[in-house]
Amino acid sequence: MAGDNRSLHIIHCDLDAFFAAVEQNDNPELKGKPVIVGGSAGSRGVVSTCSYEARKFGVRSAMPTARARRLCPQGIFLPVRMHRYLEVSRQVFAILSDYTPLIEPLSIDEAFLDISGTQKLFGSPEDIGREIKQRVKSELGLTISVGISYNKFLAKLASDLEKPDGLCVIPHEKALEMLRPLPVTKLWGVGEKTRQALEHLGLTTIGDIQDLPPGWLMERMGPSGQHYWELARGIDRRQVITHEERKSIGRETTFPDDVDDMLLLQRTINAFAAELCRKLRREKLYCSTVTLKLRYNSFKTVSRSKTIAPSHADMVIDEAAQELLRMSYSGSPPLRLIGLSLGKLSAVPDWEQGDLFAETSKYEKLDMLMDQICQRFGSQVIRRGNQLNHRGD
DNA sequence: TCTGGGGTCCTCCGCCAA
DNA sequence: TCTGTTGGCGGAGGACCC
Repeated sequence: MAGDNRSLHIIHCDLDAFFAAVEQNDNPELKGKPVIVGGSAGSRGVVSTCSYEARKFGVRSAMPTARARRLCPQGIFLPVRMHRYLEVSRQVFAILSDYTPLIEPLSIDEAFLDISGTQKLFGSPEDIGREIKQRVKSELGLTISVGISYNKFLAKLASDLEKPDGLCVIPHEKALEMLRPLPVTKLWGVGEKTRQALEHLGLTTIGDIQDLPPGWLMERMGPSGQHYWELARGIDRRQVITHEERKSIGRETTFPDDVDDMLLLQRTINAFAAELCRKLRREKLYCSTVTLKLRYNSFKTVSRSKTIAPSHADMVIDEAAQELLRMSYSGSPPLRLIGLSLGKLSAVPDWEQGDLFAETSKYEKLDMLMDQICQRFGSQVIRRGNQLNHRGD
């Protein structure tokens, strides 16, 4: 059984402080300095990534930018340049793909590799790890941490243990011993809430969980308890999955100042619907659920969703979203965030179901024509009438 | 301290039909 | 016809990840 394969065949690669490292590469004057990439200081953003120099001041990912600025006033705050990071990410993945076709991207800056059967070509797992690190450094000027083990959880844990620029191996015979002293938050899926729940049961380290009899944690926490117990004992049966279907797409924004202007909210939703539908059409996908997300100035967040006949037509999605907005928000209290997401994606619409698809096809030609114009001349040259503002632009 | 954006997955609840 | 059970589904919310 593949899940019982105890050979070191999984590599986890994780680029160190990726966004900040790209900025330092593109502008060598930033090297050795505290670079903080994220929402601009003073606004409501948070830190996306920061260089190791900034981490010395206590700056961390997901920290509000305003706090980062207080901790590190000399920090160099830069906006996120996602298109550039994507470009570099593609180059890194091109290097990884030289060693195995079995690559599972986890995010823009990390991936799992299954190197089963490639070792005759490239040497031991450590040889492969070292070569990847050396090539990423020499060809792209970036450091990457590599973890090697016999399953995904342990390979990911290994890459984290010796960051930055690490190369760490967790063999089967050492796994339990290496896991034992670590805090429970090192288990995949254990965040702050679960940590508290585990602490309530007297469990603070992975070793505490290892010592429990099988079934004890499941009785108290359900199936996820069993999952944590297995991870604590180094058991993870998940395979490296090279391609996963997208399940939803979404777009959301936090306003610089809280908003209660219905017209502005309607326009924002309308623009999101157009943008998301363009993506769906580009990927030849249809959606069946439309979800509106509202976050009030108190930070309380609500979502309202609606099932529709499969569609990727601007008019259909916008209409559903506007209806959700009308039903769930009357203008107070003010909103700090609004978002729209489209779920239950399918490649082929169910032609037999519902009359609404007739509506979709009616609008489809117009949408596709607009897509072509946008692609050729830019997204600003053509808009629907309901996307125009009062000033008539 | 004052909390982004883009996702996935899970749980719970109510409704409905068999 | 009424009642109870069960399972599927939609909707909402929350935890978690990078």
